[in-house]
Amino acid sequence: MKTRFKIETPEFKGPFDIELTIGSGQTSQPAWQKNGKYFQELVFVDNKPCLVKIAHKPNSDDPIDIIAESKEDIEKEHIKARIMEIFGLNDDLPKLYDFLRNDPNLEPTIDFCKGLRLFKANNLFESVICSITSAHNSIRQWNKAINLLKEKFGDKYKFSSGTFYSFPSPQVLANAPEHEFDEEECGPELLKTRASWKDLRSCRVGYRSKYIIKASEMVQSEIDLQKINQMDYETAFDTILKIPGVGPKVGDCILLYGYGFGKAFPVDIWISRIVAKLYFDGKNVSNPKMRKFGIERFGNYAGYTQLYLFHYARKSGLMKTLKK
DNA sequence: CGCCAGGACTACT
DNA sequence: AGTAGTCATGGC
Repeated sequence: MKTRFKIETPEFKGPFDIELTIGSGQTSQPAWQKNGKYFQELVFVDNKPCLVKIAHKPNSDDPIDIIAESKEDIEKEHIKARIMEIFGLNDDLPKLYDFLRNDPNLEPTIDFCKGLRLFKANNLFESVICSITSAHNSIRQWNKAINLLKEKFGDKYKFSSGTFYSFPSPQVLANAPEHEFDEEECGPELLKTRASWKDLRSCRVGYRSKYIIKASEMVQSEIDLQKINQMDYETAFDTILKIPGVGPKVGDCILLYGYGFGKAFPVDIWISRIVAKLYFDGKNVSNPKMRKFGIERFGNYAGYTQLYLFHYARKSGLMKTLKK
């Protein structure tokens, strides 16, 4: 079936900039593929594969334009609900902006990030592996690596506008070879020509391949990702940190983008720099203290505050001066 | 060549 | 509880 429908502006509150949201480097899932004015990706609705195309004139009153394509019939309302969830369209941005305006340090981020929303994960496991792979990696390289993982280990789905791959299951990644062939065995030339070998290292995840395998094993046994949904934030944090490759920053990313814990405040190098400048007079503050500060000061808006500060710090040019 | 990328882990005090 | 060294890989 192929359906086309719209999400009208009264159905979501405040501005929406889809290109900014998709391209802001949120580690829930790679950026959606751009095709003309549409962004497109394979999404699972009611466990059925569905190609979603979405377009919207940034920060306008125009409705959001959506085309959905699937073999099996899927209820339109279910597709809409998934899209609303993935792009944070249930979040009340005017209310967030009222909150940000209350703090002179945060007020400048509003105009700069207008329409930026949380970009939520397609599934919990994907958010775990995506966030693990993002650690000590560039956003570009991280995007490439995840797309390689999907191509080599995911399931293939063909649609009229292209071929897409699902994110691989924990079973598949747990059994993926780490490095079937290395340079010592077959030499650099053969390694190049055989770039499609199905091992994790060929996905360019580097030393994180060990974490990916162990994490995939763990979510099949001792850790039930679904169960974390019902935990309070701090218990969820302690639980997710048991997964190898998941430290405080990655854990908070999973809790924010995967589970939607609004309190999560991922502290990375950029947040550390800008929060130190804005709230600690430029002094060095440890990451745990920084995290505690964010949670206590920003409460349920901590996640969005972090998102806005992160984007502001990176793109405004403000940080060049103090990037010692 | 060296340095950095939305850090985590290990091995130390 | 806090602190250096190390970890693949690619871009600049």
